[in-house]
Amino acid sequence: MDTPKIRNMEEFAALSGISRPTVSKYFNDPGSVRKSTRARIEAALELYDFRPNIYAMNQNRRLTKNIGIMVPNLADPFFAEIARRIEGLVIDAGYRSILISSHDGPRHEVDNLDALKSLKPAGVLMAPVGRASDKEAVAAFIEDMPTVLFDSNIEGLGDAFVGHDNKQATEIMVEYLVRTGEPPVFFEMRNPPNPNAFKRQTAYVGAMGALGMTPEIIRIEGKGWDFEEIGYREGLQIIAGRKLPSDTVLCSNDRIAIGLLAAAYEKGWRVGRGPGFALRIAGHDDHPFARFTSPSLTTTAQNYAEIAERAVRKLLGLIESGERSAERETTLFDGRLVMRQSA
Amino acid sequence: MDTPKIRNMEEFAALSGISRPTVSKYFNDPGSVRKSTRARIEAALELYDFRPNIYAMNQNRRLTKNIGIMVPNLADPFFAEIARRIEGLVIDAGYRSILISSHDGPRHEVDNLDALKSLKPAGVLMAPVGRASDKEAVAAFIEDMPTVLFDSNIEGLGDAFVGHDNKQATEIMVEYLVRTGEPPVFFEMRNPPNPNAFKRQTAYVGAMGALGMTPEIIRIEGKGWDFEEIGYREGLQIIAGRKLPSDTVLCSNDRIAIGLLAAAYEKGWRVGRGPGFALRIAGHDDHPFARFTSPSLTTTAQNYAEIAERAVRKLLGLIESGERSAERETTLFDGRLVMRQSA
DNA sequence: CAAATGGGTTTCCGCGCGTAAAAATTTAGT
DNA sequence: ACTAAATTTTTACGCGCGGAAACCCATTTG
Repeated sequence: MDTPKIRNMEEFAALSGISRPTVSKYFNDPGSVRKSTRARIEAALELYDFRPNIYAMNQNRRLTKNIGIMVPNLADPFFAEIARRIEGLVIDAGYRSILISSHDGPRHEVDNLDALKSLKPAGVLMAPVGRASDKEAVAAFIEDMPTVLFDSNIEGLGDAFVGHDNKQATEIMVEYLVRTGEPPVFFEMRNPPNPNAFKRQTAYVGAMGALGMTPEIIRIEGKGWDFEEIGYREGLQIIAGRKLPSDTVLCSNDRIAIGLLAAAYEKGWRVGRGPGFALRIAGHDDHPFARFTSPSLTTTAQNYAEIAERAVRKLLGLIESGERSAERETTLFDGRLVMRQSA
Repeated sequence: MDTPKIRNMEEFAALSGISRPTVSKYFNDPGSVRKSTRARIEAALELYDFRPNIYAMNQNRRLTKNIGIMVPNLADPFFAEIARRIEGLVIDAGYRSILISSHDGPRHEVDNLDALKSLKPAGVLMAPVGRASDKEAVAAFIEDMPTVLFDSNIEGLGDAFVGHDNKQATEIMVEYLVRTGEPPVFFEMRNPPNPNAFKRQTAYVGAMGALGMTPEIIRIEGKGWDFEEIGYREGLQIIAGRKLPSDTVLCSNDRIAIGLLAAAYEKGWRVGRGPGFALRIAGHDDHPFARFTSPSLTTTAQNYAEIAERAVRKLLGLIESGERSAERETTLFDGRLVMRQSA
């Protein structure tokens, strides 16, 4: 095509024979211009294929069509997956998404918030890094910005929280494990970076109590977010030391479970339920790869779809109504028991 | 803090007692202003914590400090990992990064390119979606933008390509497998979306020939990017049908291998080398989770670190010299044999 | 002590677009 | 066909900043 390169809306407007402000209106809402002019603009669009510079647009808009999505770490497939879903919903709703990862660090989290601010997003969907989050900084940012938290709750922050019912999800798993074999021990980091881990642990203790069993927690060492590595390393030790008070291990999350699975395999412990198996291992989350471990991982699934949809809907509701909700709303979705081969 | 909220550089400059242009200079390069004024600005910075609006900055800069990073799919841990490394290097070099995922679709790829254009990045690091890429659109975009491709090469596109030596890497694996057991069959999708798969296949055929063996390729069905699922599903069939001409399977990549591993486990085939094992499975890439499969996956590792570093260095070189290299440079890094338990 | 700096300040323009207000035009309604 | 309503055009300004030009000033230099 030897069509001239369009540099800005001015040029495009000239070429399409429509005034720039009208073209601007068109791009903000094609329905807001008369059908005939819309047709003319769209005809010109075919010829010259121009798109307004989004960052110049956002500079003046009262309300941009940008939505920030922030997750602790995109290298964690769990977050990659939920971010992918959220991004899809956001785009379908006619917004653009900006996806950023905090690389598991509160410093990045604050930096990201700053970068987001320049983008003037209409709202933000954020999964906080967790306990390490700089709550003050996050709060200051969120103050004048519709924000929905997901995955990891920071009490009082944001207009709403949408997440997974760690308590219920843990309970159904404990109930299942108790019903079908030895009562589980809970396998968890001593200092988990994510607050969900605490909820799961508490739920485990409660559920065991309710069933008349004594809870037992194996607290493993390890810092940071390399959960597979930590689960593996500590798993090797536990297995070698035969420190397991039960043949059933409930891991705080699937990534730790994947590490433990690897350790068990390496030590020749057969993992699975029924006779002939030395160990049952269960996880939590239904990590995208939990289906493909050997054996496949029994776990309680988070309701990715609902969480993503509710979070997005809530945020869009806030944005489009223009109101910040008076009360902070918390929504939890039930987990679902996914019985596979490992427990 | 009851410090007044700063709305723009003008206000900040006034409060710090320095003229706005000088403040602007400071933010572009703190070293470009006198030490005493730098100190004054930084003192004010402590008090009022102002940061220039990046998107307003980029609007006028000849050369922004933005670098776009584009990968086919962030939900693939391989890309998440390499993107993470690249992002780190870019930030360390004093640039900002914008990370976007093409969600495995050429349409998104083009959209992303458009979004990037508005950001006026100083350069782009891009792993194309692969065979499906809209080469024309990509080429048109890249024309006036320093661009380094990685992972997946599109001949003639961009100023440079930095990648993995699929040929060498496949050869060392074939050599290893032939030396230590039955010659491998190659396990690959019939229509792989990624061009690297072809290179690996060709290299496999060549390597087998060089060793005096007959290559055998199992072409599996399956579309899209759910490699684990495809490897698993087709693996089940192959195993059930006992269609394997060898006890050694070289998979085109680790994700397919992970699927096959799961299938083999489910069918009760012990995977590993030596007596008592029914199957050897090897992968390619050294996917972040290859260490934690059961058994752990023998594979040839891509040199993530070098690839990331060279790609970033090359791009920064282009940017900072201001020249587009006359010749397109292609750099391949050797793969490394990672012997684990699966083969 | 005059000339040559390096760095600062003022002033002004531009980036690509949103948006508001008034004027001009088109369309709908009867 | 005539008026009211709906759109579009004109005009003009602003967003938050980069960058260039002219000018000013306190230090170095010889």
